[in-house]
Amino acid sequence: MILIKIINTLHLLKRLSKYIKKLNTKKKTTIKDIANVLNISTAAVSKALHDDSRISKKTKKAVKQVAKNLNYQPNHLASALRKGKSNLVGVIVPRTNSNFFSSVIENIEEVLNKKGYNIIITQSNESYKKECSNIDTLLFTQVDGIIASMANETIDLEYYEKIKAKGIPLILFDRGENDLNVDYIGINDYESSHVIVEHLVSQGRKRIAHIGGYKHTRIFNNRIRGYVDALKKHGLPLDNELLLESSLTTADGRAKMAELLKLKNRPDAVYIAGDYAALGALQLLNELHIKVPEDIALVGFGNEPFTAMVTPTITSINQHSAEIGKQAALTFLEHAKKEVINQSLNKIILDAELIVRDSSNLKV
Amino acid sequence: MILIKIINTLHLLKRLSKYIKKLNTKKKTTIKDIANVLNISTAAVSKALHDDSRISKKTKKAVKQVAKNLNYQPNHLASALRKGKSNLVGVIVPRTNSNFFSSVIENIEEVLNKKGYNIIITQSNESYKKECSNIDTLLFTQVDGIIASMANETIDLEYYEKIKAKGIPLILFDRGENDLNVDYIGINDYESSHVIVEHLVSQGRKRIAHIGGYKHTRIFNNRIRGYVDALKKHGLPLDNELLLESSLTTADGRAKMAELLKLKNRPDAVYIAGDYAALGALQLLNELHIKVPEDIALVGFGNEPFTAMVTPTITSINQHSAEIGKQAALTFLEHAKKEVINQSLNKIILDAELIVRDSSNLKV
DNA sequence: AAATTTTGGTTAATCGTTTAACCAAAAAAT
DNA sequence: ATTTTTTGGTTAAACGATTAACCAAAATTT
Repeated sequence: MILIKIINTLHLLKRLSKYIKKLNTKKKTTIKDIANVLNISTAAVSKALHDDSRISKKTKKAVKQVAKNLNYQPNHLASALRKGKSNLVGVIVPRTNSNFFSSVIENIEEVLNKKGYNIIITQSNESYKKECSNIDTLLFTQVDGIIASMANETIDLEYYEKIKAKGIPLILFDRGENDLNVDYIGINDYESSHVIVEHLVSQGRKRIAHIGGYKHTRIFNNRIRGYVDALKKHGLPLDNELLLESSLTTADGRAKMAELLKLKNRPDAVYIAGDYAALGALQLLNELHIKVPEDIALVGFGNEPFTAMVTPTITSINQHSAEIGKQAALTFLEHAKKEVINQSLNKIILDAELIVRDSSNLKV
Repeated sequence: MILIKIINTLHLLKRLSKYIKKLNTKKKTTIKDIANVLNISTAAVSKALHDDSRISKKTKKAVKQVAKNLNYQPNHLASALRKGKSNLVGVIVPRTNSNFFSSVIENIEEVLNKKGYNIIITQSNESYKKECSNIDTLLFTQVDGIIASMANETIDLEYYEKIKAKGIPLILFDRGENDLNVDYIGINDYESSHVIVEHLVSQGRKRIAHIGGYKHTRIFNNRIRGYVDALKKHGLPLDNELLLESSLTTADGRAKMAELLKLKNRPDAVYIAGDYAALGALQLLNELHIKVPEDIALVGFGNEPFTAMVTPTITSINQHSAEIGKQAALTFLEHAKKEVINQSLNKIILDAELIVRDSSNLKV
């Protein structure tokens, strides 16, 4: 009995060594190699590796042992081709070097990796053209789903419709579009504006300006609407001079602030729909020795880390990037579970949080 | 003649419409569908789509037309499986939300996309464990190559050897290891320290401290060596109290600066091997109303955008992220061209550039 | 002891593309 | 008019894993 075991082991060793030699020639190990070593079919190997009930424990153990020895790594392409899914999820963001997006991505990855998915990250750099090419790339790579935040430039939705037409789950976050009728995760922009205006009013401000994003982008439109309605609510008049549309870059924030300073009747507070633009505005104010918040109070949006680094620190809105990432990933997983993909407008709206800092806080 | 053409066209239309119906049922078009419509073999279709010389112009045109009408998109998995390459390149970075890494990535992507490659970005979050799992993931996804910058924690190189063993090109940038014997792209860290020390000496500083990164990481080790040698060169004594090792996070930068301030004989300049740590140090100095640069001059490393945003702005080293990304991508392409992968230590070292800002510049 | 069920596999087709090897018909060369 | 070359394809076998359908032997039931 023991002798047989030893002989068997020796036999196995011999076969193994032959294959290990092959390994060194750099050809990757396949289930066929494992099958050959053990003199069983590739089907048995495949089943053993997936713990199929129709394979004996002994065989499973042997298969796994040999797989380890031969340093076997499953060929993802082959199984993906056969199963019709790639276990890859595409992510499109305007850019990765903003803290908001990189945090969203990190959390998407964390949730999806646990479920065996990998993500492919692409950047649109706020360009519609680049975004289209990203979509093509992702579809070409046979991703199982796409999680995206739209570029500033994007107005035409044709390319996104293409994703839907392919029957691939599409989930939008932050920068979305109602018209696409797909899942969306974001914060309550309309409400955020209210919170900001309320805060400024409580600080005694009477002439509150708003440097907003492009009106055609929903989130920025909501922030503008919120601003307008909040003014009304607090009995403040709406002055069109005080409502500007911007690309929200640092440079444009500076430029739009300069415009506001040219007015005969300057604002005493400025709410800017993006932190980078708020930074530009602050830099100009600092250079001109206009006191913040005493002369003009400043509020940004996004809670980028630098808002806590500059002087004075900038009041901003925390967008709950981690939660947005998680929810986006979970929403995708919901779709992935279902056989039929039934896309519909299903919004998850998170409450935003105002982080009050020096740029708007008069320490009385 | 014309009649025949019309009849042919009608015939084609009929076949097409049948397939367009099939399209709506969401099954993806394959070359088989195109072959059926035109009554030719799939091989001919494949060749036509790749502009093979053995296919007539007429057929090529027809194939391309039908492909367009059926909204054909090649199945990347199938071709990758057959050709034994995925046209995917894996990128591993400590994190994406630093401007340096996101810029490197952007440039890698730009170069590789043009050559038909896509990239998969993964983050290690400075953790060795996460880095290993990232490598597994990428190998599993059958990437054609890996471009990586190592996590702070990484000392053991076993996992990277695994990549080499697989015969997949590995290119390191910024954070590399000589022992791995693979291509490396980075800046001249040793020389950068010299430039910094020289600058501080020219500003009249006599006691220059250095908050460095972990000594086991090559780049940080080089910066330390450069610092030590540059002091010697300028006839300044090396005081061990002034040389600290740090994780270079914002919090640790602050902590290490606090240590330096406790010294009986304080430094009059501090060179910090990372911008985030320099920021932490600056925040502490500002809070304690220690004047920068009058009392203590500060120099960071990396030229992160916020160095130009804070007060005072921080002098730093520009690492040429764009160029590093491009060179890394080009190096990969070199390997991809060759049949046999012959990895060897092949360094591309770029000259770094000192950006002088307020934190070290006494305007006399 | 014969019939049935369970165990532990095997066989062969399949996913969509590529490609080596082959071939018939047309064109060119001798 | 025959041979050679070129043109424009076709056939069939991969790539590696999965899975539906099948089956022999062993175990269990009747």
